[in-house]
Amino acid sequence: MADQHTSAPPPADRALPATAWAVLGLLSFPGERTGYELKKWADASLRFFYWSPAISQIYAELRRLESLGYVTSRRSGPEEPRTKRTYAITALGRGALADWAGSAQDAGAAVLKHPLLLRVWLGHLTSPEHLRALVVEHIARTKGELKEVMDAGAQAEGVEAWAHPQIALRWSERRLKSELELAEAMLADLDELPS
Amino acid sequence: MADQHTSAPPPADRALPATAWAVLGLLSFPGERTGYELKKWADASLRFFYWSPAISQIYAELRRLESLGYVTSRRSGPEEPRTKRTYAITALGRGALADWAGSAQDAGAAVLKHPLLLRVWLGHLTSPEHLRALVVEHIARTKGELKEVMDAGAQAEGVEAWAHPQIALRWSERRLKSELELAEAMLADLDELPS
DNA sequence: GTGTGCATGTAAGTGGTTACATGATTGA
DNA sequence: TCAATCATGTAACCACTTACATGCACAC
Repeated sequence: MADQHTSAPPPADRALPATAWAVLGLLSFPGERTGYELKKWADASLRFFYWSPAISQIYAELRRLESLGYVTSRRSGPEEPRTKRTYAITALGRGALADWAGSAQDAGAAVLKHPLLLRVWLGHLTSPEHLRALVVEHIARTKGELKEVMDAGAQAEGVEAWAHPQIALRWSERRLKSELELAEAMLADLDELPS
Repeated sequence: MADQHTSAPPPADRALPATAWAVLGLLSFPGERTGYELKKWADASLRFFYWSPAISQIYAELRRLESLGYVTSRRSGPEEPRTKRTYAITALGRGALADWAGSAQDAGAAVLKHPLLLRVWLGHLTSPEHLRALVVEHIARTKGELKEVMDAGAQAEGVEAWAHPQIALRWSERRLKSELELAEAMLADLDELPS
């Protein structure tokens, strides 16, 4: 436990959580942006295949990233009047992110937490009508999300820097369409259940 | 802060997390089981559409559930020699679980955390070959999971108490099949990318 | 007699959320 | 002038994981 206070922290003592890389990734596309903008971005795209951290989490992540030298920030530029802080990725950050992206030979298992399925799984405790209603509600929500994804995809159209994000969005679009089919099939299964 | 030690705690001061209901749900099917068995169960079914808590978490959840009177436990029955603790759901617990299952008119949005998609999204930072390899790896893993789901589904076959869990497994099976298609389609998209 | 599975639990720590607090800017 | 949006941040809390510790039973 000697030397508790090193002025320059060792490059990376502990591995960063995926969230940190996701936030840094958001900054790896051309342009600078504020934490607030990052949150909206995450809501509009990341969310569909990874998840959107709380805004407070994004700010915390940005501070950590800055302390590692992976991003820099500047307060309210000459033109802009507001008290806002704009972040940009550094060369070091880009390098670290590229290392992370290229390192693993296995991205890791996907985590799915589907509350609707949890209810269906416990279906013996409630009425068939209620279960049906939940599935129907889920279908409606999914249709809404599908619309959002398609809008996001349209915005990325043609911009070459967005090529990969667009593939992710296309995947999400197909995924949501399949989610609808899955829900319909489950509705049919539910109907075939003996009362 | 008067009366810190009420012998019978008020039914539920704070809402329980979904995990608690999932664990209680595991006990809502006929039979008693140990924490260890619960974990294996969760790994074999819950995991495919919700997720499997760490074993230590399951033990913690069981203690909480017991303190609420939702489950009871007994140590090593007359026959069984080992130091194990077997849990069973109580009428109170079953009631609370049924309330939870029947209460919401909306199960809540599904959360998907797909590390592979995160890498693809950041594809501009790595090589097309590496990206392809990750997708291929994911396909292999998914095939393995599909096999597991089908095995689990086969075990539930015909048992009437498992009707709903089986629907959840059937959903999972279809979902994994669609996951494979999605991955293949993404592979095709990746190939069409200009270098 | 040794490793694997069964079985339970503690301690420490991280990741993340919600609620709260603050204030400037924009447009109806 | 009032509400919504932009913008940042703190504090408290909780959910959950990892690592560790322990020990029995059984098969090879």
